[in-house]
Amino acid sequence: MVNNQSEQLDAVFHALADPTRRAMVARLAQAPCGISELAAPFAMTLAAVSKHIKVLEGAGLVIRNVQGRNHTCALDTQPMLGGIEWLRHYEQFWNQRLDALTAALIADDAAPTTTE
Amino acid sequence: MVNNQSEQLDAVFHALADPTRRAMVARLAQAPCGISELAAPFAMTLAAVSKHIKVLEGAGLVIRNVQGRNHTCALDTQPMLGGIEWLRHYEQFWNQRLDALTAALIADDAAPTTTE
DNA sequence: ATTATATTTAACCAAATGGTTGACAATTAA
DNA sequence: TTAATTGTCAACCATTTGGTTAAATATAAT
Repeated sequence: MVNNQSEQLDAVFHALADPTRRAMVARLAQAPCGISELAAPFAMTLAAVSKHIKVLEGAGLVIRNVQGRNHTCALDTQPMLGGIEWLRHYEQFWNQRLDALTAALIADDAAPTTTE
Repeated sequence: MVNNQSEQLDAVFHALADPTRRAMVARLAQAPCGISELAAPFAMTLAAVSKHIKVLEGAGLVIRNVQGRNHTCALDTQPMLGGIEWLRHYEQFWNQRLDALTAALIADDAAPTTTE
């Protein structure tokens, strides 16, 4: 499991940086389900799926409930809060600072240089 | 550069899954700055910093303006929008579905099993 | 012209990632 | 008990990652 705040962000962002895992999260957002069901849409072995699930679990995004030989996975979105919060901090940014301080830079980059 | 929507998410989430790069983004949110200045806080070589910046650039989060031998980096938060949007989709989730469908599962996991 | 500054590139390295196969473990069904 | 089902684990493999050092590039200063 993850220790501090930063590692939590590392883990969550890393977990979500993979399309397979994002698809799994999307699937689990509809309803909890078993491993095989979760694996079904993907053209990879169960072993590979198993690893993906463990990455999600490691980030705290998936909670597993073992009952007999069936593992049920459920989404826990709480760890995403940190990610949202981090990102949201910059959401206001592009309404303010970017335009003010950076627009010139970006334009500069595209425009022909005057002093060449 | 990144092609489709999914790869864009891959790139942004991956870029932000590293504490050094997040710190760089935070630094650039205050004001654009040069490579050396951006590198200063980190105990790593300029070459390593250069790679980090390229990852950020690849995700579209940093725009570089080369002027002579000085490279100025500026933050572009726009690519984060996709990430925010994706995450936000699940923000409403934990107010609804999680509690309803999953709470039992999670509790189940923590509680002692009755049929053992 | 020479030297100093700013930055990238190439080559390398160890560790992590994302996948495979094959064997194992645990549970359920015949 | 034997066989099928569900899923993990270990070993392996190629690629990527995050770092290094050393060399190269480009510009600016002397």
